[in-house]
Amino acid sequence: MSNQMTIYDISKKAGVSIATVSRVLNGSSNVKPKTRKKVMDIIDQYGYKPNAFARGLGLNSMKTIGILCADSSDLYLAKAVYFIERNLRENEYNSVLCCTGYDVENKKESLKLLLSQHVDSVVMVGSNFIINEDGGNDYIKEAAETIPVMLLNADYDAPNVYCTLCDDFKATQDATESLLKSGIDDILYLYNSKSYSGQKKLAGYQNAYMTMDKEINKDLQQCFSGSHEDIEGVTSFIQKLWDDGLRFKAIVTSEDFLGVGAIKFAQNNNISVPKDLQIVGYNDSILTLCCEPAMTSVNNRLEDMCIQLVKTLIGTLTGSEMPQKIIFSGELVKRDSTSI
Amino acid sequence: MSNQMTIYDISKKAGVSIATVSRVLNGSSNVKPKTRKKVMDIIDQYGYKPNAFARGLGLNSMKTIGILCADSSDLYLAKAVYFIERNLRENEYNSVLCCTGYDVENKKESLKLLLSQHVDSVVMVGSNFIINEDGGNDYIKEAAETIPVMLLNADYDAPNVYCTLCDDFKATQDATESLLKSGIDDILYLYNSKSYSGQKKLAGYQNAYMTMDKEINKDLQQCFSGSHEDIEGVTSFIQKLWDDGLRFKAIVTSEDFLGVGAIKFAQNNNISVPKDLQIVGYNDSILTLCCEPAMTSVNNRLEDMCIQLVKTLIGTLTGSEMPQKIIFSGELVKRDSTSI
DNA sequence: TTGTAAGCGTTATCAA
DNA sequence: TTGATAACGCTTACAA
Repeated sequence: MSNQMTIYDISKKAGVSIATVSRVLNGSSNVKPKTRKKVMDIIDQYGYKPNAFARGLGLNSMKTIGILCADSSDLYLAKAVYFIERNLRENEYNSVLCCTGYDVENKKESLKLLLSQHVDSVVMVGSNFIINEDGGNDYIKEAAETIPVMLLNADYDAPNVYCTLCDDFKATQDATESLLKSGIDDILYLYNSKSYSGQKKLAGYQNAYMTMDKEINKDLQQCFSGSHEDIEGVTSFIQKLWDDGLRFKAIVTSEDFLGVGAIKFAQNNNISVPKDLQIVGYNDSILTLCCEPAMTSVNNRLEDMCIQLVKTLIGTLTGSEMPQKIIFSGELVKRDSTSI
Repeated sequence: MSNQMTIYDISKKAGVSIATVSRVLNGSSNVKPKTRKKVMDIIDQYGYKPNAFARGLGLNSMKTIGILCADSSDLYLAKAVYFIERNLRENEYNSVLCCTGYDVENKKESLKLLLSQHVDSVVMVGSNFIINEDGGNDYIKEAAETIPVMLLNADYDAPNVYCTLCDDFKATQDATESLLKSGIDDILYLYNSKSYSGQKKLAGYQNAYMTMDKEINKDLQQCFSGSHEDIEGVTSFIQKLWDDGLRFKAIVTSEDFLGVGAIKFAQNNNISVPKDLQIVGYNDSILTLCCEPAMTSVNNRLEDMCIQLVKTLIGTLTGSEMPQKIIFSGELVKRDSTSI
């Protein structure tokens, strides 16, 4: 029966008005302790829960956050969604998940959908929500006129938009530089995304060469455009480069699965890792532990980022002034695929 | 401005009553085409969207499904959540994600929470929501008195509870039997969960021995209780068994990460896979492609299950009579960690 | 400190 | 085919 109870029923049983019940429910201070107890007792006794829709209508909020994510089956994005949901839940917010795929129109459509649901905020997981076109990100700016927009791993400067990210530029630069310093000049950079974060990583790779004053070979920057599950595709992609005569002593990648593909390539060609080929992944996912040898990878502090993102979000929602951009540093986790 | 528009505004501009606008909005047939057009034009012109909360209050539904999942950062569960969300979205349902962790009380609490939000249905992802105790599943039965409850990969018989699952028993039995038939008698069975599906797999392993009329060695059934990310833990777990004198010619596992740990174990001990040790994983995840050699694994048709689950759910919600249990068959995907 | 009553923006039931 | 109007169950001025 508890489900069907309304605030009227409770008020009647407690012998008070619905306003008083509402005050008790919302922790208003203007209630006599005695009255509060009386009402609470009835509420507990009947297990009464206020109707969420009615409350939503009154408050214009159901304490719900929209989580936009291109593909939550992706190892990395799935973890992000998980951490964000957990932290939101701890703060008594619900999460509406919305997987958009990588199509731009779909992303915009999905954001609109969430807005029409009156979510309290939207968090966009992954830098692929940033569009590299003139006005391409207006859809974000517009959304931010209504509710705070949180970006994970993306950088976009607009009012009411908050960014939490990892310094992918520096992390990639550092990894590349370490290799260069160890005397390896021909490093293949393998990436699969031209998103904001993807560009930063690439720039980090390039900048390492600049900093070390070494010449860069454009052919050593290669983009794999297959799926994030297609490790075999990665392997044959590299094989093709190799067969075409491209040579390299190390491979730095933008994602772990690319690194795994690289390791497989080495095995197929009896190239010894790390002796003759060093390989660096990115994300420090479980994949680094599956391959042989275990793979060096960049930990970009996903959990820390997610915790911080939710902190910032809750702060914003409760009216505190929050920093618009928070940047974490990545960390190279050294395993057996490198000797740096 | 479109956000602030109400049905009253539209009705005024269109020169009709709100009832008519509502009818147009809900596709009622009793509207003169001319009137409908007039109203639609205004709606389009102002980009009016009815307020979701008010609608929820009126209809007692916001077209939202609760997705319960112990840990959506788990490779397998993440995929399930992804597929389910996509299919629900295609049917114009929203998904509220709720990661409960593995604590039973928490699960019950989370379910209650979703019920109090008046979700239209709840889908429980993974068989760990089934409690092996007397009355342990009453919380599910109770929920099902209010809304349909969908179970993925679990079997529980109660009114308004719908199960979609894979025949894990048979899949494990088949894999084990293949090995037995090839002349291997000592097969280590490595598992990490005593959930419903976990038990089925174990029973399948045992049944293979029965069927083949071979004696079973209890020591060859081992439960690893670490995290699903702790591949190194798995490796040392097996190492310990080995050091204690346990011997086996094959390892059948209940999850891919266990299989990967097994492969690592073999490498560490210079045991040749599959020649001297055959290894079978479960779930056919990306992990099977990361290890060396690539791992044979059971594909339990997760995507098909999810598609079917949502179909059943939508059917139920629209008043069709739906089957309470749908069972898919797993399929052994042979790779290089076995020679069967 | 408490109660009355007016919203909130829909849907749905009646009449007309 | 339409229009009034009463729910829906809450929050929140405003009064008392």
